[in-house]
Parts: sequence; C-alpha cells; structure tokens
Amino acid sequence: MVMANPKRTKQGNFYLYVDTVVLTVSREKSLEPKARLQVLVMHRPTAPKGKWALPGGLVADSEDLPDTALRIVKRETGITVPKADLFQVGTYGKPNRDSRWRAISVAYVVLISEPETPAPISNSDDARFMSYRRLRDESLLEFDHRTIIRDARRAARRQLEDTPIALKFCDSEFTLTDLRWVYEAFVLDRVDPANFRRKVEQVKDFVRPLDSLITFGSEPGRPARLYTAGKTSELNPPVRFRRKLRPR
Amino acid sequence: MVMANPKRTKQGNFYLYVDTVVLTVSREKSLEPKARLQVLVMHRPTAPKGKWALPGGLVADSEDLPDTALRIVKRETGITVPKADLFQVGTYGKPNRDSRWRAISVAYVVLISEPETPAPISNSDDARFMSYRRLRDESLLEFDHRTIIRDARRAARRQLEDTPIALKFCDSEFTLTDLRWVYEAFVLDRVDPANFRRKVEQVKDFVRPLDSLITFGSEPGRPARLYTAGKTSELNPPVRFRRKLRPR
DNA sequence: GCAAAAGTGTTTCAGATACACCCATGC
DNA sequence: GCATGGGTGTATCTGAAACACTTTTGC
Repeated sequence: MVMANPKRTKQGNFYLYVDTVVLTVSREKSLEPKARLQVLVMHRPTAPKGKWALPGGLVADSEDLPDTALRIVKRETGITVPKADLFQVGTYGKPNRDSRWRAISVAYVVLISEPETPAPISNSDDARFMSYRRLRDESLLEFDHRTIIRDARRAARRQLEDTPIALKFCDSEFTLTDLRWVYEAFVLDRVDPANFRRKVEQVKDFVRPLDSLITFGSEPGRPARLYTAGKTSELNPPVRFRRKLRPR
Repeated sequence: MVMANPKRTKQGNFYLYVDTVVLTVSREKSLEPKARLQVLVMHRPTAPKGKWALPGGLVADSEDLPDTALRIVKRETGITVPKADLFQVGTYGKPNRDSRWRAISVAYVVLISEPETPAPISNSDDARFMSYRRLRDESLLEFDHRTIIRDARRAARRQLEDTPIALKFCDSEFTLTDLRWVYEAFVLDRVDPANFRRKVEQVKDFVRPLDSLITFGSEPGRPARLYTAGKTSELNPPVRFRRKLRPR
C-alpha cells in the first residue's frame, strides 16, 4: 500500500548501505587464542593498494536489510552466509564518515565455520580473510570500518555468552574441545577444559552428546566424545568467564 | 567533497527515520519498581484516537543521527534532551513495518530526570509520558514501536550495569536511595539497601560523597548523605544483580 | 517513646577457578 | 612405556545475598 508522498523530495541526499562483518575462527592448531579470529575483507577496484574494506553495498527497494547483507557479501567476496545467523551491530551515520558522499551504514555480523575460498564476482578485485588482531591494530581498513569490526567483535562476544552462535563456527558434529577453541578466540585467553566442560553441559539443551560416538583422529591422546547442537536459542545459564584468580 | 554519482537514481524508494525512546523514572513514592518507568509518546494528527507513537522523523541532509533525534523530539513533544546522552538501540528496516511506505528507522534511547511537561510544537497533537508496563502489555503503539521500546529498555538496562547513565535520572545532588530507586525500576524488583550501598561505593569514581552534607527533608527516618556524580564513564566493577536466593 | 529510614557488620551460599588424578589412545 | 589430550572429582576462593543490629531523624 504505497501512497504518493509530497515529502518525497525532502530526502535523498545520502545512501543507505549495509556493511557486513563475516567472522571465522582459524583451526590452525598452533595459534594462540588472540590470533584465531579472522575477518572477511575485500578490495575495491578504486581503493589504494593495501587498503581494505568490509563488503558493503546499497539497500535495494523493498529488500530486507539482512537480504542486502547476504547479496552483497556473495557479490563482493563469493562467500555464502546464512540469513538466519546475521545479527545487527549498529548504524553508522556521521556525515563525513565517507569522503565521497554521505553514506549511512547498517552493520551486520555473521559467524561461519569452514569458509569457502573467497572469490569476488563484482565490485571488488580481491577478497580474503585477515587476522582480526592485525586489522584492529594497523590502519588497513577504509572509512570507519575499524570501528565497525571492534563493535562487531564486542557484539559477537555478547552473543556467545547468551546464545548458541558459537556452534556456527563448528561442524555439525564437534568435540567440546572444538567448542572451547571458539570461546577462547573471543575471550582471548585459554580456558580450563574441565571447567568449560561442566559449564557447557549444565546449559539446558545447548549441546547433546552423540551416543557413544568417538573421534578416531590423528591427534595424540584419548579420543573425544562427539556432540551435536541442541535446540535452545538462549543459553540458560549463560556461558560467562570471570577473570582469573591468582594460582593457589 | 560530494561528487556527482551515476548510481544516484538507484536508491530513493524509502525514507530514513530516527525514532527516539525518551525514558524517565517516576518519583511517586508509592510506586512499585515495575510501575516506575515512563516512556514519552506522542499522537500523530492522522492516527486513530488512542494510538500513540514514538517521536520520530526524517533525517535531514548532512545531519548527524543524534541531531535528528533531538530536533524531532523537541518538535513533536517539546522536550529537550541532551545530545551526549543518546545511545543507539538498533535499526528497524522490515519492508512492511510501516503500511504507508517503506520506512527504515534508526532508534535511539535517552534517559532524563525531571522532565518538563510535554507540549508538542508540530507534527503532533498530543504528547505525554506513559507507563512502560502499559505500553508493553497493551496495544497502544503504532507500527513496531512496541518492539522498539522493549529493545530500548533492554539496551538501557545493560547501560545501567556498565556505565553511569543511571545518574541521568537523578539530580546533581542525590542520595543513594534516589539512585537505588532508579536501578529498581530497571531490575523490576526491590534491591537490598545495604548491599546496594556497598556495591555502588566500590565502583571507582562512580559517585562521590559530598562533605558531610545531609538532606533535611520531610521524610521520616535518619537523613541521608548526599552524593554527586563521579567522573568515570565506565563502571568498574559493573553494577549487576543476581537473581534472589531463597530466604534463609 | 515509637516508627522509619540511613548506615554497619556478619553469616551464608552459589558459582567459578585451580588443580590433582585417572582414562584411552598413538607411537 | 611414555607422552598427550579427554574426562572426573574436589578444595578453595569470591562476590553477592540475607539479615541482624546500631544510628539518627520526625512526630
């Protein structure tokens, strides 16, 4: 039911974008917790060499914001992200955040496990996963995208505590060590395996042990039990970590 | 540095609004914690009787989003809100959230203490503070504004834990009971005065006792010490409340 | 004196950490 | 056997809740 609107000409001197922060956690065994988090970035053809940006583009008419996010991520990086897993970080609207014209961006974040190799289709001539740490500390991102990734990590960490999104980083069958690996990436520190196990298992319907299935992997040590995702959409109690105490 | 842009015509089939949730806490002594929170709403001249909306309006060219928020709140309700105290709740962009045309809204929330009496200037023919509880439970709000106020309360509650915004509800000199009154409004329950005192006082530079100044009020009981706001912008440790235990 | 709120002190408890110790596998 | 990670049991610590008790006012 769209009516003609006399005020139509009042607005129009800006663009509304959706920018998306695609996060993944590297499985490189040797990586410290702090170095595991990866962000998907792309290179705009007209940008200077070595300057990267989050995949982002204009909202189309009658397109829901999350639909914009996944359309643009696909176009600019080749990566497919599930719509249901997107959640909002915030909206960035300072008049001069883009020097070319007024751009207002709604930022989303999404967590994925095994990513395909990035392969841009258009509007982009390169795309790759880069270390969150590097992007945060060095000046490799255009616009205010460094602020956006910092806010995105914070938002994601909160979601890890209260929702089962950590499972998005895991395969459909996983060990508790796999899951701990993910939490450590966000906590930026090691977590005691014994305490982690108890903490996770007391959350109602967060994870389900698979009937006596065991991984036979190439790792040393006793094989771990496999789990699948439970059905809860809210972690109760939440999975929080206190600061360490001094060793006793 | 605004350039002509060939893609200009691609966008334009929607409006970008800012909607603002102005919260206050009633000082009516008799009110239970749950009934204290008030939301500023207004009546659009073309809306049905008894249907209210959050103050909201179009973003102007080159106008920062928080500036839009306070301009519109002033215009539609007569209330002045401080720009620095606004913080973002989220962006609502579902294609059919407004039946008239496509509207995308960035929502802000702001906490104020003693409000002036609402007095709309234009775009509105009535404005008032209404009970959060009623607005949440009954269907008095247009569009998805009921969702927005719920999200706003949640966002505000988080801010109460981690930042000193609770002080925005208080005067420049206040007692710890005044401050507790505010927290109770968000926790939706009574809080033990003794424990509250300790919790607040151990936060670094959150509140400062005023040199032996004492309220001589009309209240019964021992007069309370006055405090002023400290300088911290982050509550460390945060002011959290656990669920109650069973009485011993 | 009595009621009521401010403010202090103390016990108790839930939840989390630290860590010792046993288990199951690869080499 | 031995190294290594999986998994269990448990002492200890910490922050917070509960609540008894003292102080200071109004009436």
